[in-house]
Amino acid sequence: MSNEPVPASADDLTREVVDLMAGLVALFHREYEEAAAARSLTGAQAKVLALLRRGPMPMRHIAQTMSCEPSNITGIVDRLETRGFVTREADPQDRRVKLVAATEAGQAATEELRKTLNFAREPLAALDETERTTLRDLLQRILTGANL
Amino acid sequence: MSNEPVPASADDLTREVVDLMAGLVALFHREYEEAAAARSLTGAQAKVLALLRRGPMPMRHIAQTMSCEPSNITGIVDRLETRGFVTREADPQDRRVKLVAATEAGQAATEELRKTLNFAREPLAALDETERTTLRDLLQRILTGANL
DNA sequence: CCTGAATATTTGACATCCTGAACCTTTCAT
DNA sequence: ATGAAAGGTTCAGGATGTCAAATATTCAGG
Repeated sequence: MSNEPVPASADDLTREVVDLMAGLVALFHREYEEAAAARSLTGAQAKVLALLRRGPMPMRHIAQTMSCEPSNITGIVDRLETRGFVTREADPQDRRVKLVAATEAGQAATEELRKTLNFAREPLAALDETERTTLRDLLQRILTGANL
Repeated sequence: MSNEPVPASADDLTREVVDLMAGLVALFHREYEEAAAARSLTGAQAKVLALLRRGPMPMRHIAQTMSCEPSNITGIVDRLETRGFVTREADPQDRRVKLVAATEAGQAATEELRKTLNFAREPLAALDETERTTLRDLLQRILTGANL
C-alpha cells in the first residue's frame, strides 16, 4: 500500500518514516524481551543490568535514566539482588545513597545478552556497507537532535 | 566522537547501528507512553485501539498481532470497554469469536494520539527531503527483511 | 550545637500487564 | 451423535509502575 516512491507531501513522508520506526520499535522490543527471557530475566531487569555495564550507579540515577519513579527501581533491584546479579552498597561519600553494582554473574549475563541480541543483524545484512554507514549517520543526527 | 566514516569492521558498524536503534526505541517508547497517558490510556490500551483503526478484529487476532496470550487481551479489552472505547460483538459467522470494534470515542482517541505523537518529527526536520526518503527506503528494506 | 528543610531510599496500597492452567461454548470431522 | 479442536474467559500469581507516607542522612542557619 505504501509503494508510491514519493508521498504527496513532506509531511506524509515524515509520517511514513515515523510509522516505519514504530514497526522497528515493535520488532526490537519483541527480540529484546525474548533474549532477556532466555536468561530468565525480564526486560526491565535486563535494562537495569545493562545500565551498570560502565560501573556502579545510585538508585536515583537509574530511575532518572529509565524515566520512572525511584520506588519502582527498588523492586527491580531487589529481584536482581536476590538472584545474585547486583549488590547494594552504601556510598561512603553520602550514606543516603546506595550504589548498585553488577556482580560477575551480572556482567556475564548482560554481555551474553548483548551478544545474542541479533536484532536487525540479519535484515541489516541486506544492506551493503555504504548503506549501513548512511543509515548510521542519519540515525545519529536524529538522536542527537532529540537530545535527551 | 564517531566521526570516522568506516569503523574497524563491518561487524562494528552493524553493532553501532543496532545501538543507535536501541536509543531510538527508548525514545519512541517514552513518547508513546506519554502521549497515551495524556489521554489517560496505557500503552497497551493505545496499541489495541490503534489496531482497530482499520475495522473490527477478533480477540485472537489481536493477541497474535501483539505477541501475547489471548487471556491478556481479555483484560485490556475489558478496561477499554468499560470506558466506552470499544465494543464486543459476537461474530455471526462463528459465534465463538468476539469481534472487538472501536467506538466513535475510540476512533477519535487514536486519531488524536496519532496526531500528537510527534516522535522524531522535530529531529526529523533536521533532515532534508532527500535524506528522509533515503531513510524511509532503508528502514523499509530492513523491516521487509525481518518479515513479520 | 540544634533545628528544620531537602535528599535518597524504602515501604505499603493499589492498578495494570502478562503468563499458564482450567473451564465453557461453539464448531467441525467422523 | 460424539469427541476433538478452537475462541474466550476466569483464576492464581508474578512483575511493573504510580503515589503517598515513613525513615535515614545531609546540610544550612541561627
